[in-house]
Amino acid sequence: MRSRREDYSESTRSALVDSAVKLFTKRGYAGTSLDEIARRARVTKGALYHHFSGKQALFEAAFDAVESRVYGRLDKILRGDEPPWDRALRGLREFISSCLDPAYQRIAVHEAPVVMGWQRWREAEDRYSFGLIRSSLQDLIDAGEVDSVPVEVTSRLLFGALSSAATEIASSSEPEKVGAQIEEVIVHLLHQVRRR
Amino acid sequence: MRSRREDYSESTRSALVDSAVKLFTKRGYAGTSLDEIARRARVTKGALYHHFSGKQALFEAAFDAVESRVYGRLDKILRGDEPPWDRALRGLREFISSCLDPAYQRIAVHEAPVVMGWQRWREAEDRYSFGLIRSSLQDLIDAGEVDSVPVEVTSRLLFGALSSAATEIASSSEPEKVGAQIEEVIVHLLHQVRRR
DNA sequence: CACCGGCCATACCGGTGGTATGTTTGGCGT
DNA sequence: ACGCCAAACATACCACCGGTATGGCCGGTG
Repeated sequence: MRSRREDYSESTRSALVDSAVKLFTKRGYAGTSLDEIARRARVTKGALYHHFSGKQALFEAAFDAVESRVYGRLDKILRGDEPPWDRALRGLREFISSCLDPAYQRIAVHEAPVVMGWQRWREAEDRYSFGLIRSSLQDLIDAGEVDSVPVEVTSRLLFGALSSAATEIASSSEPEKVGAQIEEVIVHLLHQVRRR
Repeated sequence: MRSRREDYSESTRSALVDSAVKLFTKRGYAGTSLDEIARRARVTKGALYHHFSGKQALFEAAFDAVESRVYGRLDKILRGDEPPWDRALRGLREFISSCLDPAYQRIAVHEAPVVMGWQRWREAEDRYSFGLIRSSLQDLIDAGEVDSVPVEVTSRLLFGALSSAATEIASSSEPEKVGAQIEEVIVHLLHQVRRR
């Protein structure tokens, strides 16, 4: 049976992560102080440093939280029973849509490489969105839907393009229009490389 | 006639920018202190704050310095008298090669959007590398070399893809190989969209 | 019921960005 | 040649923040 203590501990921990996600999203990593994160979680820095080894560790926890949400949605789509090509297209739309989330955009796309260091960020992304993009591309190749291309670098190109495109959408004055344009360009490109 | 005083002032200013570029490249924005930047330029923080309004302003000066170098090389190629298609290809190679510069990569590609804010970074990039990519694409369309696509978003996709690809190259254990692969994928894609 | 250890609060330190103020120095009018 | 003024720095200091050390509280356990 789960102890009362564990409930409390877990509760304050998740409160800290929630608070961190919100503040990091609004003011960025450098712009938010640990005191304020702790204050909004109604604890003090002491509690924070009991659960996390420091500011970076707390950021990574926030990163994981944000990435997990996106991963869950993407994984559900990509594991469906539709044909690979349709799954990929739906996954593409879902990823673009996920990138519109301010938290995902600022924390996972923009600040994570700087805060965590590019190496560590890359390793983490392998387990999340990027890993899904790569395996999807691999599936398409295995299914004979697209030409055989270097999977690793092509995935990087796709990931970079989509991330920056998503930022473009989110900060546009007419997100729907720009989003549709981007989807059009990508789909157009995909059809070009699709085997006929 | 240029006064002696102006020489001194400009000299210390450029010394500060040089020092900033090197340190920001090596340890990142948050990891370098103004005292150390000033120390390496053999001045004190007083001089620094006389020439720049603060840390951000100094970073933007470093950003401009790094971007200008790349812009100069790219502009030279893209204004050549070869056919538009060849110029674009050479420009592509030069851009990838420029991205291998650690200073350009860390300062202009990775940290600038975070430090300057995405909005301001985007406006700045319009005057540098991204502006060139967009106008090159426009030229290709005007020359009838490629299909008419939404220039703005397609340029963003290209820019994002190339930037992240360049990072991939630079941190690879065999940069030449990965670089060749990326060039291959891009050129392959470009040929797909090229009008026949 | 006592006591142990995880959970958290409080107090404090070092370093950093920023500011306020003092000091030097080169140009320039007279 | 002299003196003054403003630009170009240097110095001293403050506020804030990340991190650490220490102490207290309280639920679990024997």
